[in-house]
Amino acid sequence: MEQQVDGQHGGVWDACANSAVRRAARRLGQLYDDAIEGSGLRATQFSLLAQIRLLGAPALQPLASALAMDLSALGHSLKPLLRDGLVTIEPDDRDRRVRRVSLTPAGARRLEDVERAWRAAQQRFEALVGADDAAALQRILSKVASPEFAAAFRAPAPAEDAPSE
Amino acid sequence: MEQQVDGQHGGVWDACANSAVRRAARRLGQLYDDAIEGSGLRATQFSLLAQIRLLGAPALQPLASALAMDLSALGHSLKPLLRDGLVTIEPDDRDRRVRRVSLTPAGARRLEDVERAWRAAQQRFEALVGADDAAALQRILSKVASPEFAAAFRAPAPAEDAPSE
DNA sequence: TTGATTTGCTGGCATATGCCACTATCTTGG
DNA sequence: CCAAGATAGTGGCATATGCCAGCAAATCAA
Repeated sequence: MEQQVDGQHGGVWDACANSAVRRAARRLGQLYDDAIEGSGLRATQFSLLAQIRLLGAPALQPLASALAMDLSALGHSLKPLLRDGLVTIEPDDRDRRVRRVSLTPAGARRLEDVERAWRAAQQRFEALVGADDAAALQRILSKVASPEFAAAFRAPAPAEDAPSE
Repeated sequence: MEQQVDGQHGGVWDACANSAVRRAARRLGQLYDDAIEGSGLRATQFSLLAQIRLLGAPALQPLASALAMDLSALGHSLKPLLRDGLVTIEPDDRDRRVRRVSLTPAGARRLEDVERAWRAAQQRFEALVGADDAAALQRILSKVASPEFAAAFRAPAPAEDAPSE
């Protein structure tokens, strides 16, 4: 029954990768936010802290790249975390343009705490979508989010003979 | 080489479905926005207009549900489109609480124009990720974004015998 | 060395999203 | 019909993101 999704305009809704990914992102945001509710962190902030921990004390630019995020967007997103004392930003000694982000002890602690709730949510996710689909999703999204994908997407249709020059 | 992603904290980055989907969403947002650049629409607005056209003249709540979006978020997102005269909101005759959104002639025209650029981007996307993966992605994301998935995710671990009661 | 260019960030403005409180309507049980 | 509860939206506040215009530091060219 579902709303005649096939008149003559169904193509956009059921084919647009961007729409589909964003829709899923909104849904997962709700679910994961609920899962770690009360921890004082949003799911997005959790991801951000985890990435910072993973990279050590990254400069903003590399961190933004790792997250496929705009530099200034990253800067904005860090503000609540700075305000709450979960991360610090300090200038690099060698290059004074560079500012490095790192977890404070409180940030590291918070991250570990929330990680338990996250793990439960993640297991719930995998159980529901199935191990195979979960793995496939990771693989495909990882490909899509990669810088190589972006470069290829933007490339002006590489000629099959001499793309150089 | 890629940044030792396997120390002892790699689990979050390479397993979190929410992080992965959001990262991909940011990337695709950039790519699709670029693809329809100059049309006067963002990719998100394009999706929104397409969904409105698909549903006819939906009330806000059903439209929000179809997009897995919060009702108030939808309201906010509609404002720029209202301001630019691409959609109108009018009260329902039967139920005066209900307000229905519909495309204006300008909105319908704009949508059709942008659709060409969108189609090119979508084809580019499918060519790059491959038809199989593109289909798998749609299928999995569609499952994840469904209301059933959310309900199951939130369900308090359904007992295998008598979930009723 | 010094001006031109590049690189790394910050800030301002705008959209994208979500939660909560509140208002306006329906709906329903008395 | 009226009060209680459910439903549909709006507005305020906060985070999430992105673009663009600076600003500062490093690098390069002459």
